[in-house]
Amino acid sequence: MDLPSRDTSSDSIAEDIALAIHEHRLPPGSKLSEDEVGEIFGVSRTVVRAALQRLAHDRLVELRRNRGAFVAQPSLREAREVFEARALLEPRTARSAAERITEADLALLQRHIDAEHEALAAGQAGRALYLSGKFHIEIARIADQDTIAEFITQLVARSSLIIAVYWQRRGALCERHAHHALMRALAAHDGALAEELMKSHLLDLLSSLDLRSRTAAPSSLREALGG
Amino acid sequence: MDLPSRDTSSDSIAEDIALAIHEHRLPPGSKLSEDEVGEIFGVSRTVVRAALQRLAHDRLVELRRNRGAFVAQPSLREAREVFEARALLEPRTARSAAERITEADLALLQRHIDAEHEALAAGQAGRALYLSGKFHIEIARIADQDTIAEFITQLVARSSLIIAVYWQRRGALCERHAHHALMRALAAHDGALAEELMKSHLLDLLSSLDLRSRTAAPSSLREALGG
DNA sequence: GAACACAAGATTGTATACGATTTTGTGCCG
DNA sequence: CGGCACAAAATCGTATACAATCTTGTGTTC
Repeated sequence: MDLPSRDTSSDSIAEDIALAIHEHRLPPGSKLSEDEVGEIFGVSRTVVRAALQRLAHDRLVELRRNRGAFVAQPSLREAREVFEARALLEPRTARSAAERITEADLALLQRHIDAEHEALAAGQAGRALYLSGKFHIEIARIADQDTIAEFITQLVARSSLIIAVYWQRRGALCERHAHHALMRALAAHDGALAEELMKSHLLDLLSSLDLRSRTAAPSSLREALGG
Repeated sequence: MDLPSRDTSSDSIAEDIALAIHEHRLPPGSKLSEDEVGEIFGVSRTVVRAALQRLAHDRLVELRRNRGAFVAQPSLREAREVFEARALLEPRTARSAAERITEADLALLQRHIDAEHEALAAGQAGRALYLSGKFHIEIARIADQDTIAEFITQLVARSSLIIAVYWQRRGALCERHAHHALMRALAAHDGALAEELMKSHLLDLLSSLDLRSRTAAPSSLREALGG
């Protein structure tokens, strides 16, 4: 049933939780009780704690001493900073990717985009968002930069949380064209264009968020009273 | 004996070990037995494991299943990638810092440089290296970019490991002039110059490493047989 | 009726115990 | 004498138990 040589169970659980957060099945602020999580996955609190600590290190969950673990609620400042970090890392990485990309890579990227469209068509917005993030990570992998890819992985996951908190419903699928145009630039080995497209794509993403006001960190209390 | 309201003990232990690695008191490849570390710090393996997992996440130690924790030995590839990541993050961050820096920040940076020189004069090369890294992190803090500062913190720590493995003894203190020149650019609020200086400083650092040959990852075996 | 004090409940922090896996030492066999 | 097999030791992986801390409910007092 399991894959042949799986990582430690805590890694597996951390990934499961991270995926749920990424796909917005676990909204920001959700409590992750150690007992509860342990019961769900059939393991003891020891391994759950390891998983939660890893997620806390990635800033996906917040650990409050003697209070428990909660899905993180990125602050306005953090939201800005995450996209500023991405703006430093991703455009130049896209340029490198364009210079190194192979036919196999292009095919893989195309499958990614197709899967994203399918998920969107099936109404699985969360999954589409997850795949959209994977697209960015894949570019870093194509650029053959594991270290940067890891940072981007982390930033993409945090971006997903930021979107969960600050997304202002409006034109939703500017994504489609952006990713498609980016892929064409990559296919043409046009590094300069790829860099420029990635840069503006990230700016578009940022500007589609509602980063005004909301003075304090949106506590779950605020969410509850908002309705 | 303890500080008033310390973090969890595992955080404190992780920092202690990270500092030891940073200052080259713990060479790459060192084994970090859970029992041994626990005895040294007077805690159980539970908290030691948490500390080691955090360090593993930062890539300072490598966790091998059923084998134990070892101080990481960065590969050639990782060495290159770390400095490429720094090259993407730090120059632009230095520019931002130059635009925002205050008198208080400048005084703090000056104290950093002074402490670095003192350590060097006192023959504490490891401590000087640590302070030199702090200088880079401080610049990110001045740029008011916590998220990027965190990444740089991680990259600086890994750089310290890389230096431990790949440093070729030669002119050692190009650092002094580089950091001083950088500080002058910051003081003059000359963002473009600061960016350029940081860029070439990182290139200098990289070129002072011996990244040739050593085909495989340098196992501790090789070290042992080298003498 | 409101505010405070205290106690019961729940949840996390840490230690210890046991099982699984790897390493290493020893002895037999070719 | 070299190589393999097996057993003992060491070390990590996980579960469980207890202590510390926080939350929350209740009763008393003003």
